[in-house]
Amino acid sequence: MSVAKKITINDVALAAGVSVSTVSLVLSGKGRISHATGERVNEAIEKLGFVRNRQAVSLRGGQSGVIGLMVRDLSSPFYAELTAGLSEALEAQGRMLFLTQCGRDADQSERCFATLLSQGVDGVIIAGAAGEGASLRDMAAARQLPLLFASRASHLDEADIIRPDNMQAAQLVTEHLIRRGHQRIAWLGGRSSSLTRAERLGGYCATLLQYGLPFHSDWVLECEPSQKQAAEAISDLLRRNPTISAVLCHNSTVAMGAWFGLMRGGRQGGEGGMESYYDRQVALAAFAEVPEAALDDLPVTWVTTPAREIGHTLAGRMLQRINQEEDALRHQIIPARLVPQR
Amino acid sequence: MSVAKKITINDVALAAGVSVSTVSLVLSGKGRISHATGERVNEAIEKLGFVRNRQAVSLRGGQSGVIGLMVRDLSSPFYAELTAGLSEALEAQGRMLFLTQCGRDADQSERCFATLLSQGVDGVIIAGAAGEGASLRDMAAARQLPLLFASRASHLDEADIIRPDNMQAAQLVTEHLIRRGHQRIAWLGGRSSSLTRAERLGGYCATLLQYGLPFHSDWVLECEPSQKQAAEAISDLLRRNPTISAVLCHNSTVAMGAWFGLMRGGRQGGEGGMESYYDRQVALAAFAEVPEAALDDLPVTWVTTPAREIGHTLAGRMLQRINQEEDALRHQIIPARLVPQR
DNA sequence: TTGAAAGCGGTACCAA
DNA sequence: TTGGTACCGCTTTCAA
Repeated sequence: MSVAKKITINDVALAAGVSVSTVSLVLSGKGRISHATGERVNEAIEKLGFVRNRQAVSLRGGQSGVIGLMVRDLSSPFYAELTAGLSEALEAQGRMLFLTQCGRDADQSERCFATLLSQGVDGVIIAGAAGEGASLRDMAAARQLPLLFASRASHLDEADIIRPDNMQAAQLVTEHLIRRGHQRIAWLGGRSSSLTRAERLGGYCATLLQYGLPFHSDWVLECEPSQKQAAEAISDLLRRNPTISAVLCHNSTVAMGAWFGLMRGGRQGGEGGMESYYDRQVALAAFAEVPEAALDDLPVTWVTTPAREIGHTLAGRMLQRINQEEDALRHQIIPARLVPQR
Repeated sequence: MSVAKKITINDVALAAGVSVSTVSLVLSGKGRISHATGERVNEAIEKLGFVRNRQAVSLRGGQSGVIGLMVRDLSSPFYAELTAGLSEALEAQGRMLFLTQCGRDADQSERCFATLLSQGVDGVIIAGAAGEGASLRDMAAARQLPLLFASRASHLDEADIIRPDNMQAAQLVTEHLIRRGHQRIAWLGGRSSSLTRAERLGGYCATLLQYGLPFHSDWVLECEPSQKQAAEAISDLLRRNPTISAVLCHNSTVAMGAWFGLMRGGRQGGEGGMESYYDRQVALAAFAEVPEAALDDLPVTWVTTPAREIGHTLAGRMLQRINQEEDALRHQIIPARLVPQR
């Protein structure tokens, strides 16, 4: 053996003493082939270590078994988790994932999309690249290519989109705090340009009003995802507004920073352990990007956006679209789950 | 327009009034074609929105421009970051990534590998699936397919592998602690079955000995990645061994838990802020999966394994292998970086 | 400088 | 129940 000879159906046909058509039929399990022949073909396949060439299949007009994913940034925990879930579910369908990172640049996105097309994907999923959705949606429609959007916030009508229910998440956690007796609830974290944050703020605000509680816009603070900045921000906030009894944090980093801030800013001396400051005065709740079993020592109530579940849902929806089971576009919204502080 | 007509070189040839061969030559920039013809062809390509079918190219014997990645679990920050870096660098090469998650199961791995083969990848990268390396290595060799391993720990000779220098990382951070005057340094975290941990422990231990410091095996504690468990573990440890002045943590979760443990177990009352317990008594250092700018409020010295850089290196090495620039197998070890406590 | 045609590895129609 | 064969879109000699 010198040059790696790739095994084709011709080799299999030869070894099994049948024609290529027969091998093809056995492979796809279509035409009725006699048991004996089937056996022989499968033996030959086994013996030769044949693997079917999907490119040839796809070229001939079949499915490639590949879904293209355009994700803004894989190193973000939310999108990593979503991608993991998607890949998991697709593999269960016998499909695979083609991965591209497309930043936030429109040109870049179009190039990614073209590359995916050239690879013959059966469908495309866009995770997070909100901006240029419309143009990509039209390109996909022109080619009759199933296109799904997965996003952290809603945008772009006329598209098949699956996303977390940010408003419900915020309502859920705000209501939880209220039920625990908190009347003065502040917000910490996120940038004002974030759509996700805007939707969450909507749910938070609406819930306050619903319970007849005050909404103070100066209780809503922006904050970078930095523990240090969060710690400073919460200290400032509580110094200026000592009556605030709960703080809702935009993400886990901010929540941790807030916790540090509470502890340091808390009492020096006084009775009880360090947690008492929290117990008696300020409760923390926070949105979590992923279910963080590891963060089990923080006195925080979490509300998590099920990124992995969104991935699974995307895979299922893509299957429908590919099989043309349901062509109508629709919005699918995945609810959040509450993990009360233990 | 009804059914999406895909544009092929035939259409382009027709529109430009030339033959398909000419179009092909223009596309690949090979044979000498007249400027005028080139212009017309490019115009036609532009006008029709032609995108070249890579499957056909690959079928004909060319490269597919796709690299297969088998990763154990994408939702682990280390592998997510590695994948992000890899994808980034590959895209700069005009290549793409085929993603599979292959758990730790050998069967599953072989199936993933076969799927990648059937898609006509130009090369395969295995990230973390240590176990079945040998059999996959042989299958790749038989097909003359470039195969790279990326791993958190060393294993499997006779393979092209790129990995972090766990021993050096541990030496680096241990030496740092010693230089800061610590003589009694404990270890917290990780499972004893972890190869990464074993290599790090080697570096830690070697450095202690090198400086003539004592190594106590009962100062090395296992711990799950849970803040709560880490907090309890460090409290126990320090209660039994009050002379320990620094603790090296296996990951950031353990580091955070340890910090909570220190604060709670610290003094109740006494002079100074809460940090004084740390300042005067116990220093923390920890391995970080990714550069965590967000964890900037912990008094911890970090040593980070550059996962993204490993991704970049993989892309570069794969390019070499594909171009046959260097066929010799080799180990490439990426050093860690120290981020001293601010 | 350009065109005609064979073939990559399958699939599927039409005969046998 | 099987076999022969024309494609799928592109590359690549070989001729013109």
